Amino acid sequence: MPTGADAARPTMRDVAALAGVALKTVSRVMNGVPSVDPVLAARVRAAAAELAYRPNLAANLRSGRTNTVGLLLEDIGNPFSAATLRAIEDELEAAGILLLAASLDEQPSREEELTRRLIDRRVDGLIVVPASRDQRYLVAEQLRGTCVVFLDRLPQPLVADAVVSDNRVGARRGVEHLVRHGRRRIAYLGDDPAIPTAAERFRGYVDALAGQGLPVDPALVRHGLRSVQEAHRAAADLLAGPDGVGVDALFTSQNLVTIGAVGALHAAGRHREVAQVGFDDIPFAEALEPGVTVVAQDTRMLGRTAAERLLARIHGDRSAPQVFSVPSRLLVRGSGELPVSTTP
Amino acid sequence: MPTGADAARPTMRDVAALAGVALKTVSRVMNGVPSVDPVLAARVRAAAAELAYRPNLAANLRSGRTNTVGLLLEDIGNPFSAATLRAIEDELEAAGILLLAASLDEQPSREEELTRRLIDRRVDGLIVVPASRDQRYLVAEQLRGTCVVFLDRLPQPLVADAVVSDNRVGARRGVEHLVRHGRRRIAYLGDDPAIPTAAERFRGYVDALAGQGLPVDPALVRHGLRSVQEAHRAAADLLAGPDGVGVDALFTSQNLVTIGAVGALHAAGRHREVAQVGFDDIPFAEALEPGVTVVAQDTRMLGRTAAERLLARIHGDRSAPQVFSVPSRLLVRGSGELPVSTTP
DNA sequence: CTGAAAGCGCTTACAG
DNA sequence: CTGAAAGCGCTTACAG
Repeated sequence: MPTGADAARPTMRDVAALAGVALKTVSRVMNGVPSVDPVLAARVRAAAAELAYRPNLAANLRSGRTNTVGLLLEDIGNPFSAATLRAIEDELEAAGILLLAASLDEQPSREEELTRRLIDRRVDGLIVVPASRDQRYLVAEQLRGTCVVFLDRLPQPLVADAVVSDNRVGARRGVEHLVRHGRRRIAYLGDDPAIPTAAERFRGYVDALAGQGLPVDPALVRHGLRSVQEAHRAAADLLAGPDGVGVDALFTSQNLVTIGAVGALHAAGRHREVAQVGFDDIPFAEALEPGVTVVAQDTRMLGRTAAERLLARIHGDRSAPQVFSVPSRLLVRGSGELPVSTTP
Repeated sequence: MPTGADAARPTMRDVAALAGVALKTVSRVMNGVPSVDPVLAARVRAAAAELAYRPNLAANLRSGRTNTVGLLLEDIGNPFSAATLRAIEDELEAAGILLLAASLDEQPSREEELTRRLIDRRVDGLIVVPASRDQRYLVAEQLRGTCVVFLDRLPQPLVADAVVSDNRVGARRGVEHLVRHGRRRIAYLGDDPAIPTAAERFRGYVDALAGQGLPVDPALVRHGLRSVQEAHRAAADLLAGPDGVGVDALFTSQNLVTIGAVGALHAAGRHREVAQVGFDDIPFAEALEPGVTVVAQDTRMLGRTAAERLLARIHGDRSAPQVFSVPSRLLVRGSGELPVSTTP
């Protein structure tokens, strides 16, 4: 006799036997095929209820579809990733698709590894925020019909759909906003420029300064900030710099960097004097004093667009791949519009 | 000729044919069975490489396992859910398990619906932050061996493993902290008390006041706050109350409520006068002025414990279900320790 | 309208 | 060490 508490899970075959019909009839009833004799259908339903039968969705090897989409994000625990995940979830919900999600933590090897694992599970498609700079490993899979949409960053030599924010234009707008409010010594604090979005935002910073006839002072540029702590230290360092450096504003090009810099400004007591505009919205930006002005990415739109695109591909759209640019928005909250002090 | 770009996905059968061996031999090689003749194994590997063969992990109907765990959270976009998801992901990573995650948005019907969908996909187990107050629909599934661990809230009439924070004790500690710093008119702002964790935290608030011989004034209690906006309004309302009410501190029992109340305190300019302690940590709590003192849930530990428990169950642990209480921690940052003004 | 057969891509169980 | 058979739980394709 069985030792476990496991009652066997009934199959269609068991339901068929109990109802006294063929397995195929059970299949028809479960799938709502209308042409089944109502009497038989009722018997099948009764039998299914009695056995508490549940179909095994994983057993449908022939359809080729799993109603699952794989989602590879930077870090599910980070607010930007979480918001994006949520937007994608909502969009795929209606299609009855569930999300298999994982974090890459900016590790290129994890990207390929997890992509393979997801494909081996035969997800219907993938949405990937790439961590590596080369997605060629996907070419063969694309030819086999695996649908992939890239999010937040462009795939590198690969041709595929991608949904990205207008990083360069948005960054430019943020920096121009600072200039318009009288700032001239605007520092740039950002992530590793090897990350394409970081590079684009830096270009936007340079564009803005160039457009206003302002020099790009290397002493005011800090790349490679990978955490709140590093950003805090870099900002503190800039603020403590020799008088000649005279930073009067910070442009922080990513959410963690913005958070670190806000902390440094407050710690130094200069948050009402040195202006700041960040790229990426941050939680709580409005509750701070001053509120943190940011160029916000439209995470809902990014997620929705990527999900829509992927669904279209899954449903057979074979049109040429496109890049979709989602506009960012400047959210004015105070830190970018501080009055310029007129001390000698 | 085929119209699509879809190159057929090769199967073990194709590899076997190309290598001139039986399908079973390919299976052995792919699974690393050591007893295969090295010459044959090499031939199989060459054939697999030539065809770019990838095993179909979804095809293993006989194992009964899918190496997938279902995760039902309140809202994946909310920082608490996201942090928990991340902790669970990290813990299951090593076991080669991927997460199928979805948000319930506190809708009881979604809980049962999504639970069924996940079970129909034969996930190896489920981690659920329940939205409903009755999990009896799971009894039959438990008997069939579906492993379920509840997180953050206890399952209701059901007996199952659960991992929860020490809500009542933690809330009590937070309120006692306010009393110890001279506060006497401490308001409670919280979520719907129908949510068990909210109810527990309210009990902790009552415990603390009772333990200090302080009355619970209904005029200072606001239940049912479901968003940042509602919390902001409720806090603003309390702060604007008649002088007799004289709130001197806020205990906010959930992250969104804390965020809303912080906003209201700042908006009213009373953030240096009215003390606050929140339950749940919030992003950026340290960057605010004053820093927000909170009773923080240990999301990493909550997630890890739930994942460990589930893995043990999946691996056959049949011991009696337990409730695991994860200690919360008081993080002192300023808002709870404001000096009491000595104005007449 | 109903059902027996073959098949999805693998594995388990069993011969050679 | 290797392989032909049967099976996992369903569906597709085809007869009746």
